[in-house]
Amino acid sequence: MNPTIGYETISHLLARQGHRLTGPRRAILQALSTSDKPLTVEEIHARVAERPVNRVTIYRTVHLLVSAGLVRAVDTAQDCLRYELAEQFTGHHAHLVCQGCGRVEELAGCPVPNEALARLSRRVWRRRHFQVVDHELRLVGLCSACHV
Amino acid sequence: MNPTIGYETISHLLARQGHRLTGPRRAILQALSTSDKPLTVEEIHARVAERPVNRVTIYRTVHLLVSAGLVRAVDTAQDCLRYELAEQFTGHHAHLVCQGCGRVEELAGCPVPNEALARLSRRVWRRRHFQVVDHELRLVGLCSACHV
DNA sequence: CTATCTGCAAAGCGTTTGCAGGGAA
DNA sequence: TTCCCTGCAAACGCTTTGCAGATAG
Repeated sequence: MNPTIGYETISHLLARQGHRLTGPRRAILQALSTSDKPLTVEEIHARVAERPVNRVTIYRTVHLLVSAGLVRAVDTAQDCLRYELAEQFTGHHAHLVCQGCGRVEELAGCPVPNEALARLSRRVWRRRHFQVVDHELRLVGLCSACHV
Repeated sequence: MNPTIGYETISHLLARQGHRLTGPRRAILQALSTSDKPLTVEEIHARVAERPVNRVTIYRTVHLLVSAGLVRAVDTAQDCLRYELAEQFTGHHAHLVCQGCGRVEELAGCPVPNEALARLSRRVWRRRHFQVVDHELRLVGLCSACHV
């Protein structure tokens, strides 16, 4: 969490794909990199309020970053999607999702053993020709505020 | 998958909460219970086409069933939610989500060891006062159709 | 008979698109 | 100087809500 991002690296990653590192994009990446939880477009908008960025630009930017592999979309059965830096920057982690308020937090560590996952992936490939490339674990429950 | 649902049981479960088992609700439950994957509202609508049910009624019904604990919402970073019978009817399972077409399939079996999960849950409770009540595992990848 | 449920129409809201001006390389 | 990017306005599509008639228990 809270990884220090090298803008140079990201700039190169974007440039390599024919994209530019602009002010709004820098600000959006900054917002995502300093958050300890996935953010909605609305939350990103609030965090770049100092130099406002149009919501449309935020939508377009997160899409760009997702397809560039720098950002990942996290869906949480809420009304809107959330975005976080790709695991290459944050490391592999699970999510805590509160049933009460919808709050989403990161959780370092994953209880899925690599070996068991590999075995399951092989089985899925053999039986269904589905190629597993990633996995996401979500722990659903009640956060401290929503807990009785 | 494809569990045989006792409508009597479901009727009682609904009645206990002051709800009624009507034709549309029966049809929607039938659609969900005979599917081997979570369905969108649109897909449910198509599967009850014999005796059409208004989309609004489907939305209201799945909400009712979710809050009654009979159905679970599955979010897949797609444009809309999917619904499946609660695990009390289908058993615990993971999901295969195709990055290419968004297709979602059920996968019996879960590579998360109970003990590791319990340990992690205790840790999360101690450190963050987040009470874990459920977990969802998603294997993301490419289905046979989208695979190169 | 009464409270619940359904369908229709319309509104709500997150997200996407078209287009013209502005900015990075 | 050339694309690419941004903002504005409007469209889009999924979902929700208000209301009156229909129905389960």
